[in-house]
Amino acid sequence: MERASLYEYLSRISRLLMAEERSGREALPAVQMAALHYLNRCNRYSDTPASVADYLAATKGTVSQTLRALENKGLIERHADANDGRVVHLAPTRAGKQLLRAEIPPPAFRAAEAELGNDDRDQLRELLETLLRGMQRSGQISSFGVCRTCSHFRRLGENRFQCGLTEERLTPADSEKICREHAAYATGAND
Amino acid sequence: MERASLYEYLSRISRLLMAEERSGREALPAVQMAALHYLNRCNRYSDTPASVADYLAATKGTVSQTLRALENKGLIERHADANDGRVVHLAPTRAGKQLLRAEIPPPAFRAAEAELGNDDRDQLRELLETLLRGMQRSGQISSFGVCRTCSHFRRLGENRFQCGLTEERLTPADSEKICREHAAYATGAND
DNA sequence: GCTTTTAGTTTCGACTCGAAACTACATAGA
DNA sequence: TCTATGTAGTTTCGAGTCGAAACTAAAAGC
Repeated sequence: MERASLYEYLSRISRLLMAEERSGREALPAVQMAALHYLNRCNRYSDTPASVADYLAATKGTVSQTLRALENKGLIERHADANDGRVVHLAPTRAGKQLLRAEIPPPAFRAAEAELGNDDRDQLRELLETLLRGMQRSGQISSFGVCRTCSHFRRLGENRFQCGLTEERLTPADSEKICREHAAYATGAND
Repeated sequence: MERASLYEYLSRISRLLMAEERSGREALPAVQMAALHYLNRCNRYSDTPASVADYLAATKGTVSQTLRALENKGLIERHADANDGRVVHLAPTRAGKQLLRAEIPPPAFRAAEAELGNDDRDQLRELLETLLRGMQRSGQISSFGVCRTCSHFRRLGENRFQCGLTEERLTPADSEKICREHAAYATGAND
């Protein structure tokens, strides 16, 4: 009773997703969308070209070009770092954020997601997270998770958090952002 | 308790998957892999450039170039159609099939899939299929499913099948292939 | 027979991609 | 302090993706 493999479903969904992103009214190549979306979701230690490269699993050279394209379109801004003259911080402009709200996720995906019940949606999300963490572990890739799901995340009290790595205090808003230093909890499988 | 959205997990997994495909020993761009994989899985009515374009959600112009690249690498072959002088049939060469076996799915994905239990894997597959069908319905995209899951598929007896659309007899091997005329069963949602 | 449709290719310009060379700044060591 | 060595980021190159539009050739419709 073999129908199609997990791999086939995922490749197919990802192709349809990419095609839809490109075809939107204010269309952007899928990589540019992904970079913009990341920059809108990451914390202040993870908004650099190097982080974007890591996140997108691309080289820094490739990412440099993608970021140039986004800047030329007025969708992101660059800011020099105060302490380190080499590093650049990136942030979506107002136009960039607006584009994200309008275009992501694309309509057919939104519709298909809505047709799934709440239970199925949650379950699918959980299974995909497991799969993703597995791939990251096997491929030696940084996990890039949301701060509050990190093993360094500490709860000091009501709405008072701290990062066990940098010892820094975190606001509730901080704790919802994506961090490049994110460490997944061990799952018993490997390591 | 918002962690990451379904969309985020899927984009992220698809980026990692594409990156891994490109980085393999006999690496190929992800689109070329997808085209080659499709041509190895489709039936004799679905092995044309037009079908590949439909399947990949790309234009025929784009696909024409991708197919040229695959042919130049000796991974696919072209055959003229006997009845219609316009149509071209495509098939993976021996080298093409061998490359598929070696490179697909990529190692980190294989590992992550293996870590999932059998139950989780089946469930994930089912949820992804539902999501995919939903996207195809909303986006007016052909479903491109495996023959035996088609609403035109008829069982005549033990190992004897027939296509209700072309009236043609089907072997068990035929029934496992991907068909561009595939029609999904209605699911009660839309139409 | 003539028009329209369909299958496929070609060309264009913007973009992706990795590799490698490069600039500029930071840091460690003698 | 001077000199590696390392790190952040950019540039350039060649192969490839991508859609749009122009194009060829064969079929189908009338």
